[in-house]
Order: sequence, then C-alpha cells, then structure tokens
Amino acid sequence: MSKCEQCIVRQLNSLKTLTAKELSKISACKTTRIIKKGETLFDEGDHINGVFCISAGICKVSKMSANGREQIIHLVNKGDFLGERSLINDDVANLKATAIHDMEVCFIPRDEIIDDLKQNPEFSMSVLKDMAMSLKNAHNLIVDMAQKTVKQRLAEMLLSLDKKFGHNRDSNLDIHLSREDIANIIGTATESAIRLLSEFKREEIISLKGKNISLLNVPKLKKIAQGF
Amino acid sequence: MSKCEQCIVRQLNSLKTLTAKELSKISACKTTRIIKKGETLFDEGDHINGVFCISAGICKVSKMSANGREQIIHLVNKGDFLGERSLINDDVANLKATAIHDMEVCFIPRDEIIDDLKQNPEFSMSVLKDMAMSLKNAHNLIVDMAQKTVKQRLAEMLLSLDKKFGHNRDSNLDIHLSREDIANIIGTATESAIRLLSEFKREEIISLKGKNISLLNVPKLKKIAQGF
DNA sequence: CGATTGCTTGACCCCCATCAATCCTCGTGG
DNA sequence: CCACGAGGATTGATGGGGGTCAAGCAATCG
Repeated sequence: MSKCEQCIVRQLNSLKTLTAKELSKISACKTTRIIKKGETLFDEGDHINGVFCISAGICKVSKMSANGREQIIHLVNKGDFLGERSLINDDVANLKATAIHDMEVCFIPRDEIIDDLKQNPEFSMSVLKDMAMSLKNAHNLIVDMAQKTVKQRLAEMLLSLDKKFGHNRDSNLDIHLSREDIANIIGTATESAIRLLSEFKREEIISLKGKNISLLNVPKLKKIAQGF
Repeated sequence: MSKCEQCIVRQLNSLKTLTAKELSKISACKTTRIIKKGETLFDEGDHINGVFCISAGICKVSKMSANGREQIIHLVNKGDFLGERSLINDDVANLKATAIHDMEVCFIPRDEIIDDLKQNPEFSMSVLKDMAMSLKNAHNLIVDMAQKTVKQRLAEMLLSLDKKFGHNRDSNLDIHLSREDIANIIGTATESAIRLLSEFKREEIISLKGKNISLLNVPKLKKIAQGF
C-alpha cells in the first residue's frame, strides 16, 4: 500500500501541516478503498468514525429533502477531506457522498485525527480555516438559492464547474454530470435544467455533445449569472 | 466596565473553556458597545479585526444578493459569537450584522483570540465544534431553500423562532420581526410572506397582533413544514 | 397633524414543477 | 454483429406558486 508521505494530494489539504512523525503514524493506520462511479461512500445517518481523504476522483455530497428529491450541496475534488464535520461534532453523517467518477479514497480512523487536532495547533488551525471557508461558501449558496432564478444558478454553476474542475483542449468540462445531477445542484426539476441547457445551446453560449459541455461564451454566462 | 469573569453569557459559548488567566487577559482588553435596534454592527467588506460576543439583544446576519434584496442567513442570540469566520480566514466580513433588538456587545481584538486559539487546544476545539455545527445548519438550510415551498419554509421558521427565542405567558414569540425581515429569512417577497401569514391566521394556526405572533397549533405547523 | 414608513389586499402574469410522450444511447445477450 | 430493453435525454402541454405593480390602510414620529 502506498504511503501518505509520497502522496501528492497531501499537499492540497491540512495534512501538509503535520510533522513527518505524525504523518507516518497516519500512514500506518489508514486504509485505502476504491469507489466506483455511482457507489456511495457513506449515507445520511452513518457512523463514519473517521475522515476520508480523496486521492483520486470526484464525488457529490448531497442530502435528501422531505419531498424525496436529492439536493447536491457541493462537489468534492481530489485532495479534499470528507467527513470532518461529523468527526468534530461526534455526530452521524448529515450528508451522503456518492462517487461521480471512479474514486480512490483513504480512510483515517477517528482517534488518530483527534489526537493530532489536540496536539498540533497548526493542524487544528488549518482544519479550522477549511471549515471557515466551507461556511462562507455555504452562506453564499444560501443567498443564491433563495434569491436567484434557476437560469442564473445554472449559469453560475457552469462557471464554477469550469473553475473548480477545469476543461480539456477542446474546452470540454473535465467533469461529467448527468442532467439529473445538474438539476440537483441548482435545485430544480431535471426537465427545467435540460430546457435551459438547450436554450444556452441555441444561443451559442455553450455546446453540448452527450455529457460533454463546453463553455463558448464565458462573459455572457457571467452576465446571466448576475441577472442580465 | 464589567468583567468577563462575572458575565453570565460566558457560560454559553467557547469562552467557558478558557482558563481564569486567559479570561482576565481578554477582559482587560475588550471593549463594550451598545447597538440600537436597526443599527449595523458591521457590513459586508468591513475589516472586523476581532470577534464580537453578544451579551444582550438579538441581531440578524444577512447578505445582499445581486438583485438588491437582502437575504437573512441566521439570527444571533445573546451568548453567541459574531465574526469568527472572518477572523479565522483573515478575511473581510462576508455578511452584514444588524441589530433587531437593542444590543450590548463586547469586542475582543484579533490577536488576543488568535493567541488563545493557538495555545489552548480545548478552546480551539470548542470553536471548531461551533463552526462545524454552523456548517451543518447551513447545509440543512441550503436543502430547505432549494427544495421547500415558501409556505413550508414559513412554517419551519416560525417553529424555529419559538425554539430559539421562546415565548411569553401569552405564547407571543419573544422576538419581534418586521414583515420584511420575515420575508428575507424565508427568501420571498414581503407580500408573499404577508399573504401566507394571513392564511395561517385565517386557519387559526397562529394569531397576529401587530408584531406579536403566537403559535396556536404547533402540530399543524410541523405538518405544513413537512409538506402536508 | 401631515408625512413617512410599514402593513394588507387585489390583479396580473411569468417562471417553473409536473405529467406525458418520444427519442436517443448504450450495455447485454442471443 | 445485431436486436432489444432500460435508463437517460428531450420536447410539448398545462396549471399553480409566487414575483411584481399598484392602491388603499394603519401606525409611528417629528
């Protein structure tokens, strides 16, 4: 099994603040799992008892609403942590994590992380910063959900997908989402999302080839997201 | 000026984990302000450079959306902190805080808190827990905003106001919000909120006397919030 | 006691949820 | 290699929720 010390994604998250000693301790007790596209990493109500560190792949983090529809809260890229919230509050999972592309994740058991949090102020400060940043993002999302139209939210989502996950030479977004997932991110019905995507396509703001989406007119998208 | 050591609200937040020494240091450098109803404590973009501890009163925490409407993210009661997010990320304020009832707040300058965060693991763990809990609440709010109807959100809000701020002998809610604030919490137009309040009144689920609201039929409200 | 602000109700219309039908795509097995 | 079935994608039709404008009404304040 590969070691944390040699893992590239370690540089991307709070683990970078750990000492060599702390890191090798974690490396010794971590376990690695492969999660195929569509499989769930954990579900609402699960006792996670640790945190996951995504070493490859992308997953969606979502929650079921009372009316039975899934709301995607955010998308998690490689290098990110998953499950810290539950760990810190000693709580069951509030959200569900499902692989969108095939993933490789490392699981670090609870006690190991808690020890480091209590003993390494730099590490706990870094986790605190991550959490604070997540909170800011969540607050901004609340405002968008409450105040923006579906069209605005779709435009904004496309821009943020491009920013977070990038695109290839043909300017196709590197992330592949189903129409349903797109709808569940912006909080609308699948048909509404599809309709707006076609509208964007007709107006040559984006192009659609199967699951490939490419942004043809970013400035226009930005204007739409702002409400014009 | 009164001292933190004798302040009752200290027991309600993370300050309770501080040692006597740390607390008296904070007590020595804090400043106290009175904020009248309607006045703002800080605005989006402000450099706060510290945290506020609410010793009395209630305030709303909100953000302007692109279309010029205010979205209230949450309400803050006495005993809560304000501004930790900005402090931890070394960022300007992302939100605006406005007094809803007259307030007394204590301001603790940045460096003082940062020192304690780095040196007292119990304190930083407590702040981390608060932040994690806020994040959970924010996530749940995102789902509600995206998936529930305005009617459901109004019912839910009334229940949570009752839970968080309580009510007096006549079962009138202790918190007094304008119709506009109510609308800005649930993310709708003022007229829509008013219309639904009248509907609840007609069905004798609540009663309205000026700014006094009392919940007459809590079970019914819970059903409405769940979508029946 | 004007005047300003907040509250309430009516009218109108558009966005979007929902239901339904069709088309497309892709994996599977014959 | 093709047929076929199943799930996803697309488009149409329809109705209701809720945003917006406008006009009275109540209340608060200098």
